[in-house]
Amino acid sequence: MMKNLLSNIKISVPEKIFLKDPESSDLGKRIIEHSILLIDEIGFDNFTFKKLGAKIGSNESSIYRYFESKHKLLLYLTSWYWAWIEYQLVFSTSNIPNPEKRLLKAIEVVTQTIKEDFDFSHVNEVKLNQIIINEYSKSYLTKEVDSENKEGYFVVYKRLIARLRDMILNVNSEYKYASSISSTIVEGALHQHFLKDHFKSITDCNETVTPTQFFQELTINAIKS
Amino acid sequence: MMKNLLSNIKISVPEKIFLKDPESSDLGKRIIEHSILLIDEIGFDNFTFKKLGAKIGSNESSIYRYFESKHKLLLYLTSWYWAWIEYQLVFSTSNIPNPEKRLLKAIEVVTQTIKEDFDFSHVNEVKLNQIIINEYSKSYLTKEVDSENKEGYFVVYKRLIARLRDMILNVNSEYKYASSISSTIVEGALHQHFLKDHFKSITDCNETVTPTQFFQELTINAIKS
DNA sequence: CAAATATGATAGTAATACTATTAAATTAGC
DNA sequence: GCTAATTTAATAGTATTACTATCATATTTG
Repeated sequence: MMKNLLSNIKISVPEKIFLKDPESSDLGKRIIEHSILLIDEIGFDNFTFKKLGAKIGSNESSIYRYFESKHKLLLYLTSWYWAWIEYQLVFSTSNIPNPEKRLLKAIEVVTQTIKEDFDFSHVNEVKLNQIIINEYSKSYLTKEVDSENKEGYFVVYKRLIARLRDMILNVNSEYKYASSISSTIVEGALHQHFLKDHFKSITDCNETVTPTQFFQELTINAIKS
Repeated sequence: MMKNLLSNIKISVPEKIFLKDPESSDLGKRIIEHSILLIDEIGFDNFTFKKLGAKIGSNESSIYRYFESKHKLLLYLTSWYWAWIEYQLVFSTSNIPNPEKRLLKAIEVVTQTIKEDFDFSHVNEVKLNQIIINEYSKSYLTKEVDSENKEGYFVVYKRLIARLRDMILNVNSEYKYASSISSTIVEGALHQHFLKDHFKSITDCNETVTPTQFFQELTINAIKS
């Protein structure tokens, strides 16, 4: 099943994001593992390498050998997450020949909450998903977006949106807003998840109604009209 | 016209956000005016009260008498912005009897870029709109959201979303996701504006295609199916 | 004109986000 | 198994941030 299969592939993150590949050492893996736990616990704004060092019984300066800043670490975690989602997207849609069913499956993959810890080595996917919901915007809402974008720090995310767009165009190649609806689905789903946890009055999503249902219906109605 | 009319009303912001009403003094107005210019220029992350003090020839400690933190100042600016948009929403839709036309107008108001400086006293609306696009998420993506929400710091935004939702229900009272689509339109429009400026490849919006068109079509198709 | 209030100037604090240096531990090649 | 290379740890230091506190000086108000 998925769980075992995923344990054997390596998620790849743009190399420029890190100084030294955290997958290449024990300390690196502990940095990833515990940064996810700590950011989820105290939030990215309150997160520091010093606190992380204390948690893993290591030194602040050692962490700086892997990532030049906490911002770069966030870029690493988010790239990892989107690459993981991309893998699931490709894998779970590859055997669906019907374009519309494939698209619905794709929307499900990009909009669902992660409830099960896939136990993908040292990464807690449930908590990483929470981090994406709460912190992802902060990775690109900076004055440095354009230069970082040129460096390729957002390729994984953009590639995921492009894959979803292509599946939309496969259902209706005439639809004029395939890119916009694709980016709206991915970003919008994160937002709806946030709203159901903090601003319940402005969302219809709750324990029974999911962002997946909302975006599936929305997309089908949009592209089939 | 709008420009003159707006100059005579006062936009009201939840009182708990500030320590002292910036509208009540000359220094207060200069804080608002120049914080907008400075945040737009260097970004919220690099913005400090010390830098603002230097810009307005005033003292850091004086600014702290108005806002207890730069986060509170951001909450003030965003609440002001949404209250201003809400005013425009109510005003520009009040004389449209047809529910669908009214909704389309409403979507236009909440999704358009502000191109003209309305010269609303000391507030530069064009730059404030850019700040909302680039920084709004940071105002609620914090560990303190729930307590700040209880304090009423986000009422204006939620009220705006609720107004839009009601206009949607007025077109089709059976539509199941009125709140979710309403919040998706407002948040999604900001996101599309951001994408067209920084990640062009994952949006269809550009100089000729607007987020307004995209969301108008999307909404009509969603609720009329 | 006195009292109240607002603003300015200065100083200080704990924390942040790093950099630099040196020492100790670990690993790799032979 | 030893040496060299690499990795990690420890310590110190810097500039900046996000404030608080105090006191002096303007400015406004009754």
